[in-house]
Amino acid sequence: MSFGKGCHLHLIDGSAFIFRAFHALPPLTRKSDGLPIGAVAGFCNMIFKMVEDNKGPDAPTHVAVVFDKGSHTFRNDMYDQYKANRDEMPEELRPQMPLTREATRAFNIACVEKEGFEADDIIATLSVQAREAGGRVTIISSDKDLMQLVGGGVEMFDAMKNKRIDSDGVREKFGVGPERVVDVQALAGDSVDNVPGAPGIGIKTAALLINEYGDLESLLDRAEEIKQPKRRQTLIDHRAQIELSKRLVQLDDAMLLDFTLADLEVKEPEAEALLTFLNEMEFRTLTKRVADNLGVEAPAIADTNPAGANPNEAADAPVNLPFVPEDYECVRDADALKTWIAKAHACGWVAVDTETTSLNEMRAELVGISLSVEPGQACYIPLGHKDGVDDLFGSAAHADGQMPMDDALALLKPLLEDPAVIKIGQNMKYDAKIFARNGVSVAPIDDTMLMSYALNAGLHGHGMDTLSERYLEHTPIPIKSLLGTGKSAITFDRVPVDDAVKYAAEDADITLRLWKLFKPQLHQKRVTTVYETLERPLVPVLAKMEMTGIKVDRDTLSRMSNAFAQKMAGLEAEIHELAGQSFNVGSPKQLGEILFDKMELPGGKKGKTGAYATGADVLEDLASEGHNLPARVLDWRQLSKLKSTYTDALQDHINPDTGRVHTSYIQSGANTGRLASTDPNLQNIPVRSEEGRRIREAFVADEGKVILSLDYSQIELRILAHVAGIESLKQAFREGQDIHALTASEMFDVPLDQMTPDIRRQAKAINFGVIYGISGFGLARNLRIPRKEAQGFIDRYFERFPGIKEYMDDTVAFAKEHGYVQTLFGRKINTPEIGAKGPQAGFAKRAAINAPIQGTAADVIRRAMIRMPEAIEGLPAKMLLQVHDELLFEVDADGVDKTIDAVREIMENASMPAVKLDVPLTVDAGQGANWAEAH
DNA sequence: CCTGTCACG
DNA sequence: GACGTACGTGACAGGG
Repeated sequence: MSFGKGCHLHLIDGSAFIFRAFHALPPLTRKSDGLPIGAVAGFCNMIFKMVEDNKGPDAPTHVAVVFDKGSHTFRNDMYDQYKANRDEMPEELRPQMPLTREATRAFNIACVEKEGFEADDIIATLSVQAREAGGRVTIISSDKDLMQLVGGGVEMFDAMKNKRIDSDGVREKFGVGPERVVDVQALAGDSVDNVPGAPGIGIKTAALLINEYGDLESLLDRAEEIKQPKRRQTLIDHRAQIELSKRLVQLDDAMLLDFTLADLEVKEPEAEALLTFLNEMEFRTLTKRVADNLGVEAPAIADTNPAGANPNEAADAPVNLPFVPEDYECVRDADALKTWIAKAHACGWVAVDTETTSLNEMRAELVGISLSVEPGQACYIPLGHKDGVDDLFGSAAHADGQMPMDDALALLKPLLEDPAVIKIGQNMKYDAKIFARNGVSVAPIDDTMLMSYALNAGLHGHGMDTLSERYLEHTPIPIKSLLGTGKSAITFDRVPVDDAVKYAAEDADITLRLWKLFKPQLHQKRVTTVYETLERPLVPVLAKMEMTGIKVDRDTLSRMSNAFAQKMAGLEAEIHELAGQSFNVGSPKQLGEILFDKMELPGGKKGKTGAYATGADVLEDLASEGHNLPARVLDWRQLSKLKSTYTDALQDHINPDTGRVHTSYIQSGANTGRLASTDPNLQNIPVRSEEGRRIREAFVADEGKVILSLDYSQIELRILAHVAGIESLKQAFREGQDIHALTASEMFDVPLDQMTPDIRRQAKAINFGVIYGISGFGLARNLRIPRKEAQGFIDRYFERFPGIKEYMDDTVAFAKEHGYVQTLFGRKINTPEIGAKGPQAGFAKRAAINAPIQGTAADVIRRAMIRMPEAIEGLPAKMLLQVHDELLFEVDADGVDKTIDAVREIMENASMPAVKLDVPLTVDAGQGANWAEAH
């Protein structure tokens, strides 16, 4: 049937359907193979509903589902920033895209897309064709970009709100008729699509202007006439940008299409084709409903994996199944291994755990691998176990009954790298690094430790033992029972294979059970996005940084150690002299007795253990009263710290194979979302004292390279200004002012040009105090001023910045109501102590105030790090370290400038597009032969 | 193994 | 009115 008068065309915005279905539904997977299928399921349900709902007298005669195709369109040629702030398509959604096309065809509905065009353009073209042919059109979408098409028989239908949108509806939304919608959009811009528009002008103002001047062109030509000076200047200054915006929002309604409206005629679905498709997708309910509707028998769902369990069906998650170590299998040959690999392929997931000779990931040797695909069933593949007693050289014979490691890895590699099979681990970064060192790059992954962290940060730890006891009510076999402790501890390769099977397979079993438990909880607790955008993608980034390591010059450290030792010996002699006796300067107990019992100095206070307090603050007070001994002890302590923790200890961390130091980041260590660094901790290398800072000279660039450091300037204060909505602070950051000086000026009524360093210093302390949940006591101690005075400062601060007080009170109230606080990116930090009575209450409050600020800053740099590999791809640069607000790189000397540009771009825009901050984030860069020069 | 101390953001 | 307080970490040494 050709299309003409009396015909009614339905155009369905397919891409919008898909995204809505994807985000509205939990991450369903196909039971037989684990293929993610949630968006397809939602899409099919929506299509089916559309078909059912439109069978009345107003039924469409023609229908098409229209999709976007390709990420690059003609609009990107006009403006390279178009839609540039869109996030990557989620990993789980990608494989579902072609299936939605198949689904459309299965419903016997025309499926329309064209490379280089957006669905909106096709919808525009078809709408115009239909209107010219004298027919009616209903566009099923709520996308405001399509509102320009309404009128002359074209209407929209918002399937979410079940609401038709006609010209009046458009006028309601845009304040102008459909024919002027593009003019309003051109002025207002669109942050979702990154259309710039005119800065400072939103829909309201835009409509006002267009209504006054008739259309955009007249408005721009007569811009001089606008009364408001700011508005006038904006329009004059940004004319080109506004005109570009109009071209971006204007839909192409004259595309060349290789089909006609007649081809879109409504057809009855063919029962067999449709049911076959739905059956293949394993949509039980929908298959049945469609079959009923078509009046045919529903085909039986082919269950290719009757034993497999869908993690999304709670009843199928047998977390309470008993643990039976005897059921675990020891895999000793290729055939047995192939059976397990086939099982993993069949269900689409596999829990993996590695056993090694050491906890040092860069030195650990692989000893065995365990796998599990189903609760209660797991295997262990021994590969590097030794047998018998050591010979003279401390080595023993390779144990029998193990398949060659290379053979096992060759068989496992395709599975571990298969994009269709999710590899599940508890702290997968560890296993991924072990595999990487054996030539296998494990992907895609899930990590139960990180799931627990996203779900329950602040409630408990996230180690396997904790999680198993808490959620599975099962205490895993302690590793100590196999390895022993202390000097007599053995390495895992010396554990008898039979014992290893029970221990190692159990770990994989536990991991799988936890995964089945946590996966649906991520959605229920609304932390899927946190897990998928801030946790999971960071794993390979950290793994790579850790494996790269940073070059540390042993001679520099060694020379410093010697110098420190000499100075310490001198100080020690002096201290003993002053004390009139010899004692252990490093013992707080002995020192306390010398100071307060023997010398009878004032201020001796005993703590809960009965020992005198001898902290730096105590010693400083004594020193300021002219006592020499405590002053010398302070000097000695500083050197002792530098020597033992840094110049001595760091040397032991230099990897003999790489000559570099490889820290390990703990992703779930800090409740706020910050990383922690261990073995060694490279996030607390000295910088505040001149003597300490020199330790950074030992962190060097390789020959021909440069160390590059980029750090966020005042990121936490900027975030505070944003979340508390303090206009004066936001303005100051926008204008690049000295924020501490400004605070001081506001508080103490001192003009900026008369600011003294001391007043500024006090304001700075207050600014930091605010971030920490300020208290009079804390500020007093920090500034060494009377407590009353400190409280006076705070009162005045809150007077001048009432928004800050409001933010703090609101945050505490939120924590009390919900039991958690949140970062701007949705990370939840639980605050179980917030309702406590007594001294903990104060702690909990301040922690609750601090967590969203510290946590948001942590999220920002995480986002930057996740985007970094792509941003510096092709540049001769490697990311080495993260220190909370700083990233360290090692770059070829001739690539420095380009790297700074690329990294700064990513860091400064890291919050986008998820969060648009009201303040700019700025990044300072430094470079040099070593970390001291670069910082 | 716990406590005190001190290094960082 | 007294009490005890800045937020988040990790490493080391001493001492039981």
